[in-house]
Amino acid sequence: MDGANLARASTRNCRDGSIVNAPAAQRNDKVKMPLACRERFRTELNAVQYEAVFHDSGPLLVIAGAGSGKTRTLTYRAARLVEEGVPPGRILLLTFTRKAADEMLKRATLLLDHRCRQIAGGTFHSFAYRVLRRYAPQVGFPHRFTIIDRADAESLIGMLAKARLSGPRHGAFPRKRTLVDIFSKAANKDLGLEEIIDDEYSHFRPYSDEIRTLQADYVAAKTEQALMDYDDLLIKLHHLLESQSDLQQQIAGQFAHLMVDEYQDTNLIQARIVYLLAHQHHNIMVVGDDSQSIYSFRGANFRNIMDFPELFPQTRILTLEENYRSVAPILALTNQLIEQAVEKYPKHLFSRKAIGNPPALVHTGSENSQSRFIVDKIRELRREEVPLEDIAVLFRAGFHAFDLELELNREGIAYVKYGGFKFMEFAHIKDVLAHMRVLTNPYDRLSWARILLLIDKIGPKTAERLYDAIVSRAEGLHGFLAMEVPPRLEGGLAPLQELFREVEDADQVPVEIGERILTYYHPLLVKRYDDHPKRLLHLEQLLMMTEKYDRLEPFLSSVTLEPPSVAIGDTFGTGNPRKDHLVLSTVHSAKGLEWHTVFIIWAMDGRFPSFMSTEDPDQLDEELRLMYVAATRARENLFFMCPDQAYDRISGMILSRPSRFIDGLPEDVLVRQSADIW
DNA sequence: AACCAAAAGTTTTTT
DNA sequence: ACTTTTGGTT
Repeated sequence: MDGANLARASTRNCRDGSIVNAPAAQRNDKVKMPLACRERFRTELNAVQYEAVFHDSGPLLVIAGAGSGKTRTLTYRAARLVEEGVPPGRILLLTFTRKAADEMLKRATLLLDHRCRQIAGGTFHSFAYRVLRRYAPQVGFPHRFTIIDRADAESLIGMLAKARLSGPRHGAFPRKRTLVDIFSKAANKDLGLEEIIDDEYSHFRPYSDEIRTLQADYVAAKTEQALMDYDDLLIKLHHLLESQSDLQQQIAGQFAHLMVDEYQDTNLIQARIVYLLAHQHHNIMVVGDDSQSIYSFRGANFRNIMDFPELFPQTRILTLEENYRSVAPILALTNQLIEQAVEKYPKHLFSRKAIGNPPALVHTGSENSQSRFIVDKIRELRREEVPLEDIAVLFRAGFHAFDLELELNREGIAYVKYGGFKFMEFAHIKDVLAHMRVLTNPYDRLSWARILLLIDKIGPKTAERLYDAIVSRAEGLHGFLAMEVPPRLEGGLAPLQELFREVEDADQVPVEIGERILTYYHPLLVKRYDDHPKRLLHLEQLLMMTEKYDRLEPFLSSVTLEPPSVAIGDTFGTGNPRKDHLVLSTVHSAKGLEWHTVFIIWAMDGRFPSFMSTEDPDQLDEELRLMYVAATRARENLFFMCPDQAYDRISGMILSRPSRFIDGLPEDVLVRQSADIW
């Protein structure tokens, strides 16, 4: 019986018990969990999981190997705390993705009852947003600030760079994309620009003055326009907690228990936030696996998990080593895989599922024969009644799957792709969102620029003048509506003024506003993009997403904080996903999930590990952990796919060796196959 | 100053 | 292959 079934079975058990039927109000005083339910938990958890779930108070660190029931442990513990009388609203569960939080609360609810829905859960970023929306003025922001995503940050920096660095640019100045990377790293690691540039971008050292100026411009622009990027959410929250001890007491005091999932992927700021929230009561449980730390490019530091006991003295450490997911032959491989890591906590996972197929390394001819092999194998698995959604193809980078996607389309095999391009990054989506944004935050120059540049005869200069006119009146949207329009621009601007006049009334729901914006925007869409019918479908999808909201602002922030991932076909992450589909995913997006059969494509040296990382031992270690995460997703079958050769345009190199991480593994752990269909 | 066409440079991973 | 930058024309 797998984890999900166990959870379901125990739900029934607990529901039938008398505990659950007692009204919640009677149990506000702290009582010990009734023996019967406690015994039931004991049969459903292994010894170490049980220890963690019934750990009373004080700091707890759970090192949870892949597939060892990490989610289960957190879920049971949350349910147990609620059962023993901790008000659910006083439990804070921080996770890495919204999906993970929802899943855990759902499972806890099944395990116990609806009270678990009240547990405060979400990502660090969404938690920060919730706090800051209330206390933004304390950090110099208005209540209604706008959250910007990476693409927004890039265009803002692009605009600033253009204004600041006029004249011919001497070729090697960093692109805005790189500038965002640099600023973000500095923020997440709390280091100065110089250190980041010296460490990772030493070739830009001659420009460090200009870069620093731009960073200051960027910070100033965000403040002026009431914009916060992802990093700001964390930094401002941290600042708030650190500088105002009364607020810290108030916010931290709301939560009696703090639980953090995926602790290995937190960065320095997040670790400090955790400390500030928990250092008074020390009721802090963090769960993670140093071997699965795969976000250092984003400033995550897996040493956080190792330093945790120093931060919280008298931390109890528990290690989960029994793997419930994979058959023993797969575990034999993954154990040997992670053995190659230079730096790690020693642990050895074991499985009781002794019988199973050994993993295979499949050599194929061309890239297309790699795709064909997968299609054939999927047909075979379907004949064995393996559901399509229990099969996944994983890859290092989104574009690695292009050929496979073509082949799947040809063969009529339904699939969903996670990772890679994001719905929210489409230009037409951003266009429509910009119109919504200025309604909640009229100082958002970035969005104004986007809106105005869509209009005929308005270029960068005119847009800037118009924006200055709007802001200088300090009347927000009314400034724009009351503005006198030069005759030359009247044709273009009048319809926009008309639009905003109609939608500024407060009592319209987002979907009505959206429909009105779309009516205005559609002609511009048609003029701009020759594939407008497809894009219009996306926009209608966006309108459907607004239906759940009765105010614009929560819609805008949630769509930025939890962007839906693109699914092929007619479903985007938020809708109800079709059941019968193959899963294609980047390894990063596959974290925490599992499948009956897993294919890892392009397990080729230079692609995986990507050879941008082969120089630096730390980065190489991270690639190895990434391969480890990919391989540990499989329950029954694991295939590494390696085409004969591929040329890499950037380096001009011809790649032909299998990934260095698996090439040296002995035959009894990794079976070599050749699958040239031709 | 806006718009368009040709040329050049770039590529992970995500809240 | 795809965006971003450039140069020239209206």
